[in-house]
Amino acid sequence: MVNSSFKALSHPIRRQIVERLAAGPATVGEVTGDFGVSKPAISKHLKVLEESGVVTRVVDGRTHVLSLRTEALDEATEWMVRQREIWTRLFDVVEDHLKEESKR
Amino acid sequence: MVNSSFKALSHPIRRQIVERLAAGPATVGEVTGDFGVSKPAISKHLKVLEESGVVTRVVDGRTHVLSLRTEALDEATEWMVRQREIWTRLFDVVEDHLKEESKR
DNA sequence: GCTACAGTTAACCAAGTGGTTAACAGTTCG
DNA sequence: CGAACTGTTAACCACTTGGTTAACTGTAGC
Repeated sequence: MVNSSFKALSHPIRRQIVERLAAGPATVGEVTGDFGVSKPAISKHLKVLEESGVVTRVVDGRTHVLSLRTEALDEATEWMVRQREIWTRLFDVVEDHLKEESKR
Repeated sequence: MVNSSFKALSHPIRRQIVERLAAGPATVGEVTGDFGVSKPAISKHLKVLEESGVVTRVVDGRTHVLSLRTEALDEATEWMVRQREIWTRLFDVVEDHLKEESKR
């Protein structure tokens, strides 16, 4: 959903996790990195990312391997691109209108 | 900033306001519409959108005219497109690798 | 079997968010 | 001037968020 993806991406740590995963799948320990934050905190962030569909998880033995689900990012991107298009179209129309106006 | 734009867009009412503004500038009363929410609530949402740079405001007499600042949306869009590109590039590499593997 | 390791769950807390109503500030207009 | 209108600010409240530490679950490996 557009709704939850934006929410998921609204926290800097979660965006950094996404950034890490954009470079390839990683375990929880690997994405934990050095945010200066405890393991349970990361665990919660991952839950948010997973529930919003931005990240998927495959349990492998005692490690969990995380991957990015680009489709979720795509939905959010599409929403923004669409808004931007509507707006710039209008902007062009207004600009044209102003040009016509100044001719007279 | 990427930071605050995502946060600003993380609330459904604020996204609907953006959607309304993508169809052209509007006064506070016009964007208030029928969200089933009070005027002060909208006022707060507008403040968030304005502070994050997504929306600008021009006071005209007793009405305030709101406009979309597409640049803010662009920044956020670019971030997501970038992550998506990194990821799909990796995905292709992995796929190629698997193909090579299966040949043998 | 026992210890170390990877990670989650539970219980708690401070701060932030999103909403309310009531009061206010400035503008328009008869 | 005074009433109506547009919008914000103030004070308050319930709920969520993001963090903590401590305890737990399950896997690996000696």
